[in-house]
Amino acid sequence: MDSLRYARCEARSRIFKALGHPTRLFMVEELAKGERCVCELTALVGADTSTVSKHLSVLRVAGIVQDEKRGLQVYYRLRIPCVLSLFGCIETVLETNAKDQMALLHQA
Amino acid sequence: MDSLRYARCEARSRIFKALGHPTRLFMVEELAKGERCVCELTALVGADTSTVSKHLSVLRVAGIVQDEKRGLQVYYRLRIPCVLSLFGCIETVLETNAKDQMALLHQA
DNA sequence: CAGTCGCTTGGTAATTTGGCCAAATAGAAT
DNA sequence: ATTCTATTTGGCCAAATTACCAAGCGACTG
Repeated sequence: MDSLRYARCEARSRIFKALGHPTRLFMVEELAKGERCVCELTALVGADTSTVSKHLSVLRVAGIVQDEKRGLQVYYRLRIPCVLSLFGCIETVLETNAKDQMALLHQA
Repeated sequence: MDSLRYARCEARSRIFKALGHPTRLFMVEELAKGERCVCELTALVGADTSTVSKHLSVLRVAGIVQDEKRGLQVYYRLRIPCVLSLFGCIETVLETNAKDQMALLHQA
């Protein structure tokens, strides 16, 4: 793998990596419904504010969300709506996995 | 976040996590062209065989690829072709990131 | 049936991640 | 100005990830 190709893969994989945590994926789903401030997300997630803030930072650095400070709150929203379209395929993978599990059971 | 919701997010995030490594993403791209044995992928990646084998194992456990032993070789292939469709959105994110970078530069 | 080949697994060390607490910051309100 | 309030950052520690080497395993080959 030459270095250009590697760089490309690394850039892409960073996006996937950012989505590769349950809490972050949850927040992306919530943000799909509309913008939320950190305190709202903190309440929804049920973790320390600092933890939520760091997860949001990961999503922001990846370019998945953007933030805007208004008054005391910082509001986050999806920067690229198409992120949601990713979930369709993911669901297909999960369904196929489940079917295979079923098949294995019936086979036994 | 209730435990059912969390379980769902965790299941989905595992798929993203599996794609969240440059080498694994590279292999998925290669497998999109057709099945490859571990030795071919090892040559393409340019890492230790054991390293490549472990990455493939991560993809297999996630349900992204499947393997088939034929003779001495083990051939891997994509299990769900739609995985490729994920890349479209990822590219959009990267392009938007790049544009923003440009905008920042011009602004200064 | 001994040797080889392709791959996987176990061991280990270096690095990264994820969580909470505590401290710092920025802005609003009194 | 001082005091809140919402969020971010730094420190710390446990757990997970990644890479290589070495050893193991299963299936052809001579």
